[in-house]
Amino acid sequence: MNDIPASQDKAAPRYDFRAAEPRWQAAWDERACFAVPDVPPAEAKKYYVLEMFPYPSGKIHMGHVRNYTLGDVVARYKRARGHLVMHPMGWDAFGLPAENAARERGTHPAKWTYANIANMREELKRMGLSLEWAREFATCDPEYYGQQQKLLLDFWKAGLVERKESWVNWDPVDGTVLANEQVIDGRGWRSGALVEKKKLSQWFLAITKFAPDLLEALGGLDRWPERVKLMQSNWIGRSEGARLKFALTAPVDGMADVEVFTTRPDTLFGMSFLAVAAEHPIAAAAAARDSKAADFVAECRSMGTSEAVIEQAEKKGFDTGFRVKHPFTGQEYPVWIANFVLMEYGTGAIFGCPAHDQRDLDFARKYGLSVTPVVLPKGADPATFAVGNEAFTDDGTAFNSGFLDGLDVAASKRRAIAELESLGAGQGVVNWRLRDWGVSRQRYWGCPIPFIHCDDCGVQPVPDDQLPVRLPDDVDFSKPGNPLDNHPTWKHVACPNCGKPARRETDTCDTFVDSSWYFARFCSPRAAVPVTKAAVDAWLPVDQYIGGIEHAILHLLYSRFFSRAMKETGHLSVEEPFAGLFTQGMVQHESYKGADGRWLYPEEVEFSLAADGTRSAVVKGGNEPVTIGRVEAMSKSKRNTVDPGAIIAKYGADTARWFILSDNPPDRDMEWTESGVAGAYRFTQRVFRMVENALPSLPPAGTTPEAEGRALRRATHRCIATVTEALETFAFNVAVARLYEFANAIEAAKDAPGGAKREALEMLARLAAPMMPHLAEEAWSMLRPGDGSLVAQMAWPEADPALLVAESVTLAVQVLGKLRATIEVPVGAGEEAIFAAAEAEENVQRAIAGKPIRKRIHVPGRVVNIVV
RNA sequence: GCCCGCCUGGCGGAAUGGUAGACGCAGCGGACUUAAAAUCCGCAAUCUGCAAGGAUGUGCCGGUUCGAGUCCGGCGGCGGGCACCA
Repeated sequence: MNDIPASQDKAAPRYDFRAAEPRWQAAWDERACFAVPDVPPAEAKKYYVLEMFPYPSGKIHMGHVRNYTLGDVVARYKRARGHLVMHPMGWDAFGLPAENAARERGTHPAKWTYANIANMREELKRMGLSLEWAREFATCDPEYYGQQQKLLLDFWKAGLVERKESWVNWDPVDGTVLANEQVIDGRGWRSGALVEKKKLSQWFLAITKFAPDLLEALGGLDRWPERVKLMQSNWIGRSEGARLKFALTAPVDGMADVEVFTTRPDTLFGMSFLAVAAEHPIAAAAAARDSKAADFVAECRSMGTSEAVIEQAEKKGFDTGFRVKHPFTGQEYPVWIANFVLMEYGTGAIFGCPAHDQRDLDFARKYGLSVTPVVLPKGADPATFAVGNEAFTDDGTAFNSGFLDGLDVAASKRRAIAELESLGAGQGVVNWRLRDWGVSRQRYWGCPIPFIHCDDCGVQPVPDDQLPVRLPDDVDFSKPGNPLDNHPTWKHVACPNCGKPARRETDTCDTFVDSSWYFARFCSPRAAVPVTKAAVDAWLPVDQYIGGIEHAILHLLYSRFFSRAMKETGHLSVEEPFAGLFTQGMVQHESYKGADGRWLYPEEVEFSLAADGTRSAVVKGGNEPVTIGRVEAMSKSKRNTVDPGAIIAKYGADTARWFILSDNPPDRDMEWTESGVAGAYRFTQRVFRMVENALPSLPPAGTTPEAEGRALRRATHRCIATVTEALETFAFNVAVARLYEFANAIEAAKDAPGGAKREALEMLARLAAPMMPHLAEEAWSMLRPGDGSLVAQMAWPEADPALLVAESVTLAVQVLGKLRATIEVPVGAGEEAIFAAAEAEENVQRAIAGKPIRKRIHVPGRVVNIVV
């Protein structure tokens, strides 16, 4: 199937989506179907549906189509269920790509961004989403980021904003801070220079103050996916352990000891070394004394700041020559610098027990350090137990461990901590993996952080009446470094406290800050304060939030922090921003490569099918062979993208929506296929034709369905029940399948009386409406001409329970768990009668083969199992 | 490397521990047509058998159960995240 024939076969009715879709979109607009007040009436059942807002890259992609279709189904369904539904849309508009565009094409980030927004808004409007566009904003609007600055100042007053030093990726050639994605194999993406770690003084939000609450409150999020909660829980990373000090045998630069954190104080007797991070003061001291140590520290520094890179790097170390004393035995151990010890976690120093930690073991084997097992697996012989290349990390019994011998791991930990405490060498502590949130970015296209640096008065907040701190329009991207810092005048400002010349903060916010409270701003998007209390109290929390699984940790955790911080500063009453969360899978497509290995767009490729079923492909209009590659996430670099704009223009929004919902469960990755879209298109035409063809034979609207139409009516009401259940559980692909079945059933019921048929067709339109809203309106308007009602404003249909009860059921009959027959029995048949019927089956007799029956199992409505 | 998922026909998938493969896509056969498209009817997990039927089958290995796609343990493959991409 290639193109949709526009005008063939005049005799067959054809649904003209090109005319119908804009017409129904206009009808919804005119009646303001999707508008809600900032403060809903007290009796209203509010429901806030939100999809993660898009980054305005220029065009919508299939991931957006999927995300917003899913949200729209929920919004339309909940509206029909009588809720007052808020469903807004906006733009996550700050970020790196706008600056890249400015550098590459000389377009100003604002101009580029707003042009992209204008284009994407039109594309989204063509999807027929039930959005309330009056609430739209972009995070780069000064009205938005100005309110964000107010929030930051409130957070600052509440002690939630701090300045600390932290490490960044530094490109020494470009003189810029690099994002992790801009570091490729340890080098800057533009300059190719080896990246260094550099320490900068930066702004932080004190998310760690909420760590215990962020963890505990996960338990109350009963409409969040378990895996997301688990990932957040692991990220926050509460662990119980001990902090303890190892005394240096001789002081180093005034340091008398090295403090480590461990979750395994029970393995202290198995220690073989102590290791510190390359950023640790001990490492600095070693580097100052020994050029080889300095080289090693420099090597670690060139690894960048990404944890993934650090942990995957080959484990390397350097023996500083310093030595520490064991707190229990007084024995001495070497102090190493190790590239796998993270300065940000614990104290930046560990003690190594190779027998019971895999990384320590790898390290010890590499450098020939001792490996002493101190936890004995159950049933192992202490005389012969040895650790090979696999550390033993399970529970067991302490041995080789002095006063800990004989204890299990948990008891041994407690005993070791007690001993450390009584010696004054350490104490039991709770440690968190979660770090404070560094929000400083040395970039132009972000929300300016509203502080002023004065040499006399220190850091001063920008006074409220000087907000928003606007980005300057005239910026120069040709010089290296932060354009705000380079700007000739922008940063020069009088100190608000003493009036002397001072400097504006030139760091801007991490864009995650922008997206951490937009859900609240939507409730009163034009307010002259960050949020109006009445609006957020009425609408929050978001009842259903929908977005990609890639945001499972950072964005969602930051938003949860923000709502807590906004509560503490009096802006919100809720702690949790999102009561319900649904995470969708990615949209994927086959990828294609030409003979020379270049990536090809799907529309450049022509396919053919061989007799044996193998597909092959050539470049369109020629015979250059094409390699059909893997199905993988759509990406520009692999050119395996499909432009939703083109699909909607060709097939219509309903087709695109229907296909994207039908293909697979929404939380799984889906594959976009052209043939699947064509199938969805055929179904839209089929529904239209069914209604069109039936119209002459239908009785007037409101006719009571006839008793003799019972079979079709049962199908109708079963469809209402099953589609409703599927929509409630996000099983949209199942809802689609039920509607296909129902359409098949209607067509099969050719002889059904008119009233039953009318009911069936009306329900088909109404049940499909959340998924293909335009066609539903079109069909409804044909079935109810002159009625003037919109499906978008109608209540959801209710199934008649009397039509749902079955009269008989089919039971599977198994012998020894293997299916041998099926029997049809009346509902409520007695168990003895059922067994008799089952055993009467010829096939069942053959399987029993005269053996004595040991047991009969009957699961009503399901199965009979005969055990012989 | 660490954390978290996923894996069912040619393909996407369905299936409260109870008839595996609903529904769709692709395919095949037929009707209609001068022909094609569109549409309609039918077939279809694999192997075996004329058929009735039988055997096998939900990534792999093992376990629990009358019964496992589903629960448990181990392994493999693929994907998401790892704090400056959004």
